[in-house]
Formats: sequence, C-alpha cells, structure tokens
Amino acid sequence: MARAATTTDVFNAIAEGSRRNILETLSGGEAAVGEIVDRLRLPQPQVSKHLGVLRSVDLVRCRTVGRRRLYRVNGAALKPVHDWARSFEGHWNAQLDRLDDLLTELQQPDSHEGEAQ
Amino acid sequence: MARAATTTDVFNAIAEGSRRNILETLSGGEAAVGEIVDRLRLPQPQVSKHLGVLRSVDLVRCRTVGRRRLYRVNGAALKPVHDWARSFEGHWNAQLDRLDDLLTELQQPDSHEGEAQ
DNA sequence: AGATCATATGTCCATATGGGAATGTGTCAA
DNA sequence: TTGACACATTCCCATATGGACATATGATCT
Repeated sequence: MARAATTTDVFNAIAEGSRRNILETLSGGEAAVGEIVDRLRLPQPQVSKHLGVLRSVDLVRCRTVGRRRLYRVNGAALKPVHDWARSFEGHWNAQLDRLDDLLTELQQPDSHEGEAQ
Repeated sequence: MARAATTTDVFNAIAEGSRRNILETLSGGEAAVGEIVDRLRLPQPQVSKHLGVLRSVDLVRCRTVGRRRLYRVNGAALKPVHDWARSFEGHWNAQLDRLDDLLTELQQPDSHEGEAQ
C-alpha cells in the first residue's frame, strides 16, 4: 500500500502545511475562496482542492452566498488531535526531561555537540 | 512536487496511524523494538522503519543496551502540535458552535420556505 | 441571450510512500 | 570460531500525492 489518503482522517489532512495555513487564515472567521487565495498567494485551484480535503474530514464547512462560497473552521474536528497530543503532556515536563537527559548522557559518554542532519 | 516527506516535520510523521500507535506504546516508558513488534503485531522491518521516521523528527530517542535498542518518547516534540491545535480551542466551544449551527441552518433551505427563482 | 465573476474539477507528472521480502550489521553465547 | 539473536537497511511496487495548467460549473449582471 502507499501512504494513506489525506482524506483518511484529520491527522493526515493537517499534515500539509498549506492546509494548516488555510485553517489559520480561517481562524479569524469566515472567508471566501478568493480571500484565501489573496492572503496565501496560492493558485485558486490549489486552494479549492485543499479546501476539498479539509471539508472531507469536516475540518471546514461552507455556505454559499451568491456566487461566493464562505468557508469556516470546524474547530471541534481538531479536538482529537489536541487531546491525543495532550496525552503526552507528561512527557514534556521537567521530571521526565531530566530523566531523558540522563539517558542521553549515558548513551553518549562524550560529545555535547552535533545534531544529526 | 509530491507529498511532503514524512520526515519533514512532526505533523507529517504522526499522520501515519502505526506511528501514533508506536508512540502510544512507548508512552508507558522505554521499550525495545522487539517489544513493540510483539505488542503491535507488526513486522519488525516496518517497526524499525517507522522508528526511523519518528527519530528523524526527534519524536523518539533511543539508547543501546546490549544487542537491544530501547526507544523512548520525546514528548516535547509533540508540544507544537498540541499548541497549534489549542490555538483553535475557541472554535470548539458553545458560543461558536451555536453560530456554526446557525450558519448551517441558513445554508439549508429546510424549513417552511417557498421556492424562489 | 451573452459576458463575466467565483469556484470546482479534471489531466498530467515527478515523487515519496508503506508493505513485503530479503539481506546486512552488530552483539552475545557456546 | 561459529551460531543465534536483535535490529537496521535495501530493493521492489502499487498508489496517492501536490503543483501546474486547462476546463467545466454556476451565479450574477447587462
């Protein structure tokens, strides 16, 4: 199998940076496709396709007004992401960080420098 | 361009369900590759490859003990995801949900309304 | 009716993928 | 040393992708 479809779930949908940018743009409130195009300076077909992906996982919803389509964020769809990440909250606290440092130290008896890639 | 590499950032890395499962498995503490294989019932090469992706975005770290490799979560790498999702928190609250309901309502000429044209 | 605006959809392609299978590497035991 | 174990790496392939471009749909206005 290849990589899972971007429309599989919210995690796949927000993997793409442009789609996160679109969501951030919509964070302030409803916006038409053209406004998103102007703000993000992306080709209109691209924006429409990204919006299609976001819509398919219910991250955005839209209503039609005249010949424009106003999109808005459905933040509730992001709650699972928030909660999932939050379940690791204990892992970015001081206690465990010190343990991690210790383990890292034990692993590398020498250097203090150098990030791989 | 094709889809961004899974190693591009944390968002891409956690898009894959198996990798999220691995992180959850490691949530309880250090574990060797073989333990992950047993718990998730995945082929060992797959687990190793997933771990490679997770390592490349610093979501996991490992130390070598004998001929085993003990992996652990670096939860701090998930904080950006948490914070980003959290920035939409206002969008999954009652106030805005009611607004959303209203907009959805307006969108669907559902009620006792005559057809105009 | 056209013409024009706003958006969606379709086609093409280079690219990265995850899964499967086989093989390589490094460590320990006998 | 040889062999068994634990893990990483490599190869192959079907598949979905995002970008660029062209085109279709649909609503509004003259």
